[in-house]
Amino acid sequence: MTLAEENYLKAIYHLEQQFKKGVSTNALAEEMKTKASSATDMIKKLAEKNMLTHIPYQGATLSDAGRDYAVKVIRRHRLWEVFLVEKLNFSWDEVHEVAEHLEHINSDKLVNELDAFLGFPTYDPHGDPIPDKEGNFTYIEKIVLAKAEVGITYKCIGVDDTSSKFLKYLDSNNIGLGTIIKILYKEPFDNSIKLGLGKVEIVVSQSVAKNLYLKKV
Amino acid sequence: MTLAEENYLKAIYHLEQQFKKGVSTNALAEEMKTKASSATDMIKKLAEKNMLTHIPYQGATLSDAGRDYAVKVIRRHRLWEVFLVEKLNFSWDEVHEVAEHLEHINSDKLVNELDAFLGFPTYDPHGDPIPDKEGNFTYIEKIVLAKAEVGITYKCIGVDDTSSKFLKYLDSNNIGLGTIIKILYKEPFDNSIKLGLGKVEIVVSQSVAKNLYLKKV
DNA sequence: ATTATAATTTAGGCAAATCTAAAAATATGT
DNA sequence: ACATATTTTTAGATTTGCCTAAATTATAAT
Repeated sequence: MTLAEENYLKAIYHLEQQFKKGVSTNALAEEMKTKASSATDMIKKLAEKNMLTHIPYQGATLSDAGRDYAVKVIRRHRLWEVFLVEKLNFSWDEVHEVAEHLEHINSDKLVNELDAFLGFPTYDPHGDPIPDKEGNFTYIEKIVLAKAEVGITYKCIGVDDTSSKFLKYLDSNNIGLGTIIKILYKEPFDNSIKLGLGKVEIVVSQSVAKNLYLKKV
Repeated sequence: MTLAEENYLKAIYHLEQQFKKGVSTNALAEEMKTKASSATDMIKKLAEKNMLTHIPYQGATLSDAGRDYAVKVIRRHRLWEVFLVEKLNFSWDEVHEVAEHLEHINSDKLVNELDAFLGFPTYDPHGDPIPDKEGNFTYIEKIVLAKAEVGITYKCIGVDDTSSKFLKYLDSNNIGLGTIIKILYKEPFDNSIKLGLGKVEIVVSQSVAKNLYLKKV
């Protein structure tokens, strides 16, 4: 598997998870920030390698081999993110780019020793689950802040948007993984939400509310 | 700089150090395990990028920028080797291949934090010096075992051949970095050498003697 | 000095991954 | 249902890094 192939597999996997159906050429091209013709080419190549099945003009669906491979890359990515944050003092908005490179180093010994060195972590710094050696992981049901209920207290467990901008915004408002958040008020006019963070109260916009994941505590 | 460019720069740097003169196309091709025509192509490309100067049919010589870049890649390689051996339980014959990949991840933050995390090591697991942030490193004069004197006691500080075969051979004879070695006898017939390792005496062949570096203790 | 040999470069081609532009297939609106 | 719009695919070009084979330049030998 080349670097490009691995990145496409990962993108297809994410789109499959997100929309629970075959991945369209356009969606894939957009995810990969490339053109539809390039996506078509790569889909063909991955189909030949039996990583996915593809019916022209319909969607692409990962095969078991393709899904396993994608999960392997995701495992590497998330383990490296933990390493960067816990051992090398990266903040959670800095890890993504470097992890994008580290995830392509294909050595079982490297990944499994790293896993052990980190103490077999189960979640990455964005709250996403880390597959184990066999590719198993448990997905925690995430509640998006936009749909949280007034009066209930939640714990922050992840983000959707992992852009530096968004993560910096969260940092500057002292919101991170594990932060306890109480929903105080939802403003119907613009869908903004007033939160309680300990003694501090802040109001966040709808776009923030759509990108922050919580679970009940 | 692409991956291929970085690898060529490193190879040119090593050949320059080794032979103290301009690097020939053939030597470079051999080092890179490729063909002379490919080496010519890459030399041209690196010359255009001002990483080296090249006079056709004569040799290539790194520019300051080229040398700085090569040293940067070597720094990354050696730091990762330390990480793999000290933190991830790699043995010194296993690190090279993985470090070849890790060395191409270009993030100053990553490398400098790794350096700090490892406690600013100055030598890698093969005894080679690790350049600091500014690219400075001190080269210890290495005495090759083949030229060591009978009756003198030395410390093992490095190897030339970093192949898995050779390193495994050393391991199986309990020779590693820091091992104290006394030269007991040099056999003129086949240039083999009898060594004292603590209470144990072993005889090593000339090919071993040419690849093991020592310093006086 | 001239020829033989070795080293180097050039020429032309290939595969991967991308692009633009055009063609083909599918979906949509009235 | 049929024209129009959208999506997808194909065709052809480009770049990078590599190759083989041929031509060129340098070096060595007599």
